[in-house]
Parts: sequence; C-alpha cells; structure tokens
Amino acid sequence: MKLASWNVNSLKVRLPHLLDWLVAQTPDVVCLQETKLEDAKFPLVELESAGYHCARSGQKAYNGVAILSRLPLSDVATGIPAFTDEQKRVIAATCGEGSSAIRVICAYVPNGQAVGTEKYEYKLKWLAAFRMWLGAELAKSRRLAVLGDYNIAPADADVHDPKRWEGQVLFSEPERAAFRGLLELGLKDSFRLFTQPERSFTWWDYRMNGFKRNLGLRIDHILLGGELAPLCRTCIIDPGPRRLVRPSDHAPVLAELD
DNA sequence: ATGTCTCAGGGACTGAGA
Repeated sequence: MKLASWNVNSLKVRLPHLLDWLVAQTPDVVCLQETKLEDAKFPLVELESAGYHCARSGQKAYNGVAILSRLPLSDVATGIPAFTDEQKRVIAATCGEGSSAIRVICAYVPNGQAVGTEKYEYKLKWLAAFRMWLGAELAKSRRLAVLGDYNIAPADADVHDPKRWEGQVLFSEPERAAFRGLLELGLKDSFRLFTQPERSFTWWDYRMNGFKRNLGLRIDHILLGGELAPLCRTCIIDPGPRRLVRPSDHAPVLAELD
C-alpha cells in the first residue's frame, strides 16, 4: 500500500499535475493540503474518474484538505474535536475494510508566520490540541497514519542552513518540541526509518531560485502508528512535480507499506 | 533585492498569506 502527502498550493491550479502524478506513482492513498477550494468546487468527477474515492474539507482561498483513496473510504471526520477552528486543516477517514483497514489523518498545520506573532501562538495551541487528539486516536487504533504539511523541520538535517534558520518560524525550538511530542505518542517519522540522501527537502521557497539551489526544508511528513511503522518498506520524496512548469512549492512524500 | 505564487475583490492593481 502506497501512502502519499502533497501540499498542492491550489488544487484548481495543480489538478493537471496531480492527475499526471497519480498515473505515474499510482498511490493508494493521497493526502492533499492547501486545496484552497470550497467543497462544491472540488474536482470530484476528475478524481473519481482517475480511480479515487474522495473526502474533502475546504474553504474559499485558504487552507483546505482532502483524502483520496483507491480503497473505500468510511468514517470521515473533519477538524480536531475540542478545538473550535474556522480554518479547514484536518480531515480523517478509514481507508479499506476489515483488519487491513487503516485510519488516515490528513493535516495542514498552521504556518505560524513569524515567531512572536498571534499566528505563531495559534500554531502552538493548535499543535497542543492536535497532540491530545492523536493520543486518543492511538488509544483506539495503532493502525494510524498521520500525513501532512506540518510546517516544522524537525532537526538540523531537515534544513539547508540550520544556523540561518535557528529560532525562525518552521524551525524554532517550541515548534520542534511540539513535533517531538507527536513522536513521544509512539508515532514514527517514516522518512527517518531509512538511510536517506543528505539535503532531502519537501519545500523550497518560490523566491531566489530556492529549488534550483536546493535551499529547502523538510516540513511534510508521514507519521506512522506502532502497528504500521514495522510494515513500512520505503519512504521517499518525489521532486519530479517540483521541476514542472508552474509547480507547487512543495514536493510529495510517499511511504510504501507491506 | 520583501526579488514568487495564489486568491479575492473588482474589473487594474493591491494586500493577505504562505
């Protein structure tokens, strides 16, 4: 089973890229972030024609998440219970049926703008609520996968220039502590289960030729619960879509489970 | 060199968010 996460930065603009990529990679489950579409404008017909069941939670202009699955989707839920939020950042669904089913959570963690701002405080509060909820979800099932744009680079190896980024949003110590808090629940960062190339990133700023110069961060992650992590065979970043004309600023991440 | 991209509002361009 192939799981993927991709911040598409507008599903309307990136739909041709996504449809080509689904054919090329044939993922079984895809978590999308920053769809930036109201549910009524979600390209259901195109994605169902491509072979995917769809669950989405979107809004106009900002945020928006979706889960695509070749296997039937059930028990769709949106948002973090006990955290009131107008922003559409979380959707969960069960993919598949019976004992092989997995619970999938797709998350678009707040960006945080800059350390010290209100948006940064919102990010930390959001992450605290997210952690509480994931703890409860793991108590129900360890066949849990939590995919998304975390907007956190967990360690020095995930940043092109750790000294320049030290203390900055996406790499500040409180954010990294929040990420470690998720791992302490028993979730594994699937990318780090394997030896990886140095300077592996999932996001590059559009400005300053960030991608060409590989000035990136690894902020998109696939976390796996205790029952799924031992089944993970590979985890890779696919930079292919980032090389295309009019790319998203993020590349997709893929994990393959037995 | 805030050096790009996307979206909304309004109907060209500016501001917000990332």
